[in-house]
Amino acid sequence: MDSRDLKIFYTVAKLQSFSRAAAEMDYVQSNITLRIQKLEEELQTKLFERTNRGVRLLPAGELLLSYADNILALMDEAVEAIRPSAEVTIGAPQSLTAALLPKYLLTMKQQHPAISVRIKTLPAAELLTQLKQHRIDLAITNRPYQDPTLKTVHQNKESLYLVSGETACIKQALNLPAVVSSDPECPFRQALLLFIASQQAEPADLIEYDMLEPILYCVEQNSGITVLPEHLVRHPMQKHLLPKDIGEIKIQFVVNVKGARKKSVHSLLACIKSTSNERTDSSVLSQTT
DNA sequence: CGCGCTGTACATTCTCAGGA
DNA sequence: TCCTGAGAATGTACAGCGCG
Repeated sequence: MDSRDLKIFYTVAKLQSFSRAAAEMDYVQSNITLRIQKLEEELQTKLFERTNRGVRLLPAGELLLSYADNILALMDEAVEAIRPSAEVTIGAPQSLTAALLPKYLLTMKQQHPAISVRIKTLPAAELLTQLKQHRIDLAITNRPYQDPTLKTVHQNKESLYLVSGETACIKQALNLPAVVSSDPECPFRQALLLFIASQQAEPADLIEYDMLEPILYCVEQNSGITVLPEHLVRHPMQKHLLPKDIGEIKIQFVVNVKGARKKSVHSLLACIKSTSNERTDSSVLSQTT
C-alpha cells in the first residue's frame, strides 16, 4: 500500500463513488477500480460494497478510513514542515469573498509571502462539505453549523450599515431601489431585506448583481440603497445605523479538526486575527493552540 | 577505477473501448 | 455505475561503453 493508494481509497470513501473519486483526482474510473482491487487483494479483505448507485464502506473499510484520516493528515503536516512554500485554500461564499477577504489578503501576502493563498467561492452548504473532504483548508461563513468534525477557530463580529448615496435621510433612502447580491444567502442582502420589512416599507425596486462593484457604483450614483460592512463604505456614500439584531453578523473561520495541524493555516489565522478589529472568542481559540 | 551517458528490458501506472 | 483486457506511456534497474 502506498500513499497514492491511500489517497484514492480515502477519496472513494468520502465521495462514495469510484467515478466521482476519479473525477476528483483526475484519473479515469477504471484506474480507481484497479487500485482499490489491488488494495483489497493486498489486505485480503473487501473494503467497499459495490452497488449500481456507487459504493458503500464495509467494516474493514471503515477501519482503514480512520487510519487513512490520520496518516494523510500526518503526511500533510510533514510536507508542510519541510517545504519552503505552502498553499492554503480558503473557501467563502461569494458575498464574503468580495466584501471581506480583500482586507485580509494584502496583510497575508505581506506577512507570509511564502504562503500562496487560493480562494474558492462556494455556496454555504458546499463550503462545509468541501472542508470536511479537505478540499479547502479554511472556510469563512456567517452561517451556524453543527458538525463535530469542524471547528471554529476564530470569529468576528462585522457591523453592517444601511448605505445610500448622498441621501442623508433613511426615509428618503427607503424610496430608492434595493441593490443587492443575487445570492439569496448573502448576509448583506438578507440584512437589507429584513430591514426594509421591519420598516414595513416596500422598496421601489429590487436590483440584483453577481458582483460587488456594480452594487457600490449604483449606491454611489444615488441609484439605490444597500447594506455593507463599514470598511466598504466610501465617499460620497452615507451610512445609516441599523438595529443591532440586523446590523451585526458573526463571521466564523472554520477548519476541519483533522486539518487543524497545518502550520500555514495557523499562520494565516494569526494574520487574520491581527488584521481584524473584532472580538476573539478565547474559549474557541484555546482548542487549536 | 570511478564517473557519467546511453540503450534495453521489465514493471508499473495509466487510458481507452467495450461489456455487465 | 463498475469491471476487464489490450496497449501506450512512464519509471526503474542494469549492463555496456567511453573518458579522465
